[in-house]
Amino acid sequence: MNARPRLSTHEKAQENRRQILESAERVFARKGFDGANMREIAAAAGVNKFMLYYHFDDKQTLFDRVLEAITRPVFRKLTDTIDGAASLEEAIGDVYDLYARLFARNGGRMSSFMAREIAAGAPRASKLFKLRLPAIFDHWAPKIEEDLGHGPLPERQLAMAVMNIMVSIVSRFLMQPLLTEVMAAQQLFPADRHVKEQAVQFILGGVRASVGTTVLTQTHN
Amino acid sequence: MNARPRLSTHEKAQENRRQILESAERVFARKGFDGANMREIAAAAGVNKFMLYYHFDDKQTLFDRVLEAITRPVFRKLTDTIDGAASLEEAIGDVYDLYARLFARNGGRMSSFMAREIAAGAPRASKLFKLRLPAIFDHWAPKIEEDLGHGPLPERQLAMAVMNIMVSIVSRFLMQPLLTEVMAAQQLFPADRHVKEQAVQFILGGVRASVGTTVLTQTHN
DNA sequence: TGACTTATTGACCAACCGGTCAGTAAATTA
DNA sequence: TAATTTACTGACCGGTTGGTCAATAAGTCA
Repeated sequence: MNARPRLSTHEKAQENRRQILESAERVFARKGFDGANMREIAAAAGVNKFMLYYHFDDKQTLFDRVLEAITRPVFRKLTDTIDGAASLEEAIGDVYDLYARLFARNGGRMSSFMAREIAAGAPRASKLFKLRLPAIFDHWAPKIEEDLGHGPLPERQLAMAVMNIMVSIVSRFLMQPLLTEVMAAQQLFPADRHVKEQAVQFILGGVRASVGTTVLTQTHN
Repeated sequence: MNARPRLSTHEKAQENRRQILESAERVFARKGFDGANMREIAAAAGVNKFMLYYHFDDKQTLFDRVLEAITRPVFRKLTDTIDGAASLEEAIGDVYDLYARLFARNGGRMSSFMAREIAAGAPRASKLFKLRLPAIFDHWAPKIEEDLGHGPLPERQLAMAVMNIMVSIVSRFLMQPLLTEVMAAQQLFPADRHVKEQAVQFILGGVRASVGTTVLTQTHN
């Protein structure tokens, strides 16, 4: 009666907190920051509206915590995924799968969530990204240099290659709402194995072509 | 005095209508659909708020008309741009420039506008895109087949290639808010000539690699 | 000139929004 | 048991929102 009692209520409170974050993620994903409504989030979480303000300062803070909870595990897994791959091709494929799982959350509405972040000028996400970017570069660099076999590459070349890889992967899922609507006739879904394989080959071929040529043709400047 | 008089007032009304559309574009680009506010749009256009409802049914309709006014000229120019290019490489570069100009509108805030559209599940944009997509395919197809020199390609192969090209170009500008924030240290701006050239080579190399390999390895299925 | 249509205004409304507050029940502590 | 802290509730508030309306000024037409 002295280890438990303090936790029982505190645990229930933490459970409520988690449930608020969960329902907030759903509502923000569906309606965006401005479109989302604190009453709806509270109702979906099954708690009183004031509980949102009890656990989080305000709407903005709640949004920030949701974004953090979503992106943190992805960042953590990203570098491990790159390192664990045997080649650049495998790394691209594995990171593709990582983002496929991320964007499958909330019935595929994660795209909306991320797109809205970007639409807002990414004031919140950019802080998180900037923090992790150097690490991401360092983990891609050896895979790229190994694949091209040209030895060490200039930093700017590597930066462009990494940007190309990451943007190519993320943008496919980001634009999925538009693509599935528009390309429904062609049945090109990122989850399709052939679509994935083709995307990986596209990115790999793009890196090889762009880094190769720019290294050669851009000796001046 | 019999051709003019009826128009003078009508012309002024149309001028007001145009001004409303213009200021609506700015406000929607900056704040999104939910974040935008009819009073602010009216004030920026220098007219009474009711004028927005006089010329357009409601907020949603006004938004639709703005989106239409932005995207229509781009679609019109897109096919001409592709046709006018001497090669696939040139076509990619020219379309890149076309979208660079589009996204430069409103002080670079068009990215936000488009990102928000996608975030909303692209219910409005997808109608416009679907309508024009067949034409876009038809214009890219000969450029791609000519570049690869393998003769006619299966429709699915072409569809994937076109999707890769368009997504690669658009996503660069779409994600610009995030990229400029995150990659500020690397100074990679789409307007930069070298960044453009590298992007073109990336896309061109990607198309060549992905269409080539999938044609060869995917004889079964 | 006088009836009629078009373009425009300022005032107004009900609904909704984010956020706050006094009060309370239960658990913890002394 | 009495005091205190924690978790929580329902009612409430000022401000803002999209949207409407009666009134009107100006131009058009008979």
